[in-house]
Amino acid sequence: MPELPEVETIKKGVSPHLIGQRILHMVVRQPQLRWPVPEAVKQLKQVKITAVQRRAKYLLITTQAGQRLVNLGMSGVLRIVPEGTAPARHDHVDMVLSNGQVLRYSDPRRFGAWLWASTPNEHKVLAHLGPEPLSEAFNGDLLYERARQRRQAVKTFIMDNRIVVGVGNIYAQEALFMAGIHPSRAAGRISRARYHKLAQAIKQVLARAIEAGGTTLKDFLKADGHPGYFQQELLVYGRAGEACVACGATLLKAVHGQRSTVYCGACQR
DNA sequence: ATCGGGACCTGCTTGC
DNA sequence: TGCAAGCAGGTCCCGA
Repeated sequence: MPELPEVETIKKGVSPHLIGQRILHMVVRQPQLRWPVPEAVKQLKQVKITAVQRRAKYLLITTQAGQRLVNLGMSGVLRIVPEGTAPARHDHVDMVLSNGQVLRYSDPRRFGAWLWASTPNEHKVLAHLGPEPLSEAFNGDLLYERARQRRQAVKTFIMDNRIVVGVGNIYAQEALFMAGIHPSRAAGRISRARYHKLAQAIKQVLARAIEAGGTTLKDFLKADGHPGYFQQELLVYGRAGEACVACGATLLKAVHGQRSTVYCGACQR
């Protein structure tokens, strides 16, 4: 998916078009997403949008009648288009707004989801999430404490939403490289000092990517249709076989939790 | 409790 | 040129 910086960029892009508007009605062309689109999402109409927020990689659209949760999965995109714009093949959901615009959801792989919480912020998928990576609640001490006795690879550890949210496959690789930590190292065998470095790297790479408007990957575009510019700053992601920017060694490839990982065998221990 | 793996789905790239 | 295999940003759920 869009990772956290992309979702944050999308939130910033779409929220000015949504807040204060009424939802006239919904158009659901393809209800079979990751889960079937709930009836409450399909049928709600004539309600005012009061807030647009992000929690982890969920976009939360709150109305007087309840809250929609949108997750973009691997290939989901949200755009603002004028009402009447012809839908393309994978344009599955439209939220038609009172200002003549449409929030349009497109998702070729359909790994994303539209969910419904009658009480805002109380959906099951939000219940067990760890802290936001850019908040003060997330730091090296938290990583160190939560890693005690754990033998899983540190890469899958930091990608676990119960530990910290919003660290996806791209930025996990980038942060581990920046911190000089080998992605396969057991989470429980990393010092507190190194976890401080890792937490700082996670914050730094995510903050920088948000500033740049996200990473442009294939079909990712911001809500206004313009690409993000972080891709040109990626140090290891997608660069297996190329030279390490720090030491010149050939970057290696591995697999963790069925996701590919690129790292430097010399810089990362 | 922790973990690794399977599942969901389409489209693009790679290699024979 | 054609076709099959491999790979892609996520994350819930299951069994060991």
